Amino acid sequence: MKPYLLQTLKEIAKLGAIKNKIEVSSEELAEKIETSQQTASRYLLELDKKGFITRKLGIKKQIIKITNIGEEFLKKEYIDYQRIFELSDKIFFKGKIVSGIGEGRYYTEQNGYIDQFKEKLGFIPYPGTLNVEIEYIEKNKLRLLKNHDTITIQEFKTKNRSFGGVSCFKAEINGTSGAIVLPLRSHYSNILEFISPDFLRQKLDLKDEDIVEIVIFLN
Amino acid sequence: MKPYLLQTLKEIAKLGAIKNKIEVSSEELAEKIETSQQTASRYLLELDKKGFITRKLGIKKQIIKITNIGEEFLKKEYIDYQRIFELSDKIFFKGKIVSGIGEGRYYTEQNGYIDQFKEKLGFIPYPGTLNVEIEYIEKNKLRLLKNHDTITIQEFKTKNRSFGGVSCFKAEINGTSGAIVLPLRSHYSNILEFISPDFLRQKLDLKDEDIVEIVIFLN
DNA sequence: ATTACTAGTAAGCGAGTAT
DNA sequence: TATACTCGCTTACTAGTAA
Repeated sequence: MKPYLLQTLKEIAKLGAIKNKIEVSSEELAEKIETSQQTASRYLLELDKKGFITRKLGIKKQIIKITNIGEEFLKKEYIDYQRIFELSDKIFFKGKIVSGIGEGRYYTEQNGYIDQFKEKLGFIPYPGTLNVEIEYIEKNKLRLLKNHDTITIQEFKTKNRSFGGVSCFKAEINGTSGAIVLPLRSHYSNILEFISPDFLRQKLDLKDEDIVEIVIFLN
Repeated sequence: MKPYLLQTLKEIAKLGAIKNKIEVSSEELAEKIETSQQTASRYLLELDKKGFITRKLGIKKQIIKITNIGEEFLKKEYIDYQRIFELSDKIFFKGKIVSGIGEGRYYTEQNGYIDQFKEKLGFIPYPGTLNVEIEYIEKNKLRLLKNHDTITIQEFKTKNRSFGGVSCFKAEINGTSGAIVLPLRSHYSNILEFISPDFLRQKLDLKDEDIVEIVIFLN
């Protein structure tokens, strides 16, 4: 949706046009959005054509109501703002399922990790990690993790080699609980590794390239 | 603020740029807002020039943070959405103080009204009503009153004449409590009549033409 | 790599005005 | 009264490209 249409739709909503029909003239609306009568008229035509509002032209003014489609758009916008200002204990990501190189499985089968996962996260992960590729730009959100306490999995050694520490956050993927694991000593990558007691590819019917939503819980 | 700048600022905020500095390239941002790299670059320059963000150009990408001014703009926007979706038990008006023709005083001095005001609103109004002119278009919000229970002041008769019923809603003007009175049998006008135990023009230092905010409480 | 300038094109705007 | 069309003007857009 074009930004100016969204702003216009919001102004109409502020007048109560979600719950009630309202009566406006293009001139009055023009004043509200600080533009000309002609432009306001054009906006109303566009909003109507796109199905965001319904209109009935009277002799004077027009009777307008926001449609369900229009309301949905505004709600999405509202959720964006809620996430910006309120839900600062949650971070939302959209990402794409990708295949790792099987490393995840190797690590999640180490008893040194398993014992700590059980103790600190409360579950034994299904072997392997579900890798979710996020957009490069979204990595910025991971900075928010820095300000919060992490669940830290300590490094340990086996007779063959040593395993580094890992930092975890409780998380959900498409509504299913688990955790995100981040290597302690490395930069954030644009792959999020998700662990869970369940075999998620099966449980959630996920294939490579599928789009998923991840919520990371802080605290 | 131009709608497209606001939308851009919101996208930047969604990446966490209110709390943290974030690292973005104009190309990445362009993808987010579905435009070209050049346009994203221009938007960033505009946002910077207007003081909504600070930027530091690296060799790669740019480090961006939203300023207090930028945050305030987004918060205002957020409040708009809250009022649309959440605060459906409050209606907000901006209006302008105007002088009536002294009618308000005559009515508010009738014992038939006074007794009921005291009983149903809990106060005896200072003689007279404070008249607030709202924009014509804002009258639409008054429709929302229809869906809610009103405090009804019954009609009554004196030996000389009869006085019509009035519908009231608890309200605040610039934070001071009182009530809005609406004649029962008439169309909504674009003048809101506010009553209060206090002499509001003095208490709030109001003169004609002053802009005030009124909140009407439903329920 | 990335930013942002230039310049040509497209989209948006609003005065005038028909309806 | 209104709405909304035309049309000349302005703003916004992006391909190309310099820095």
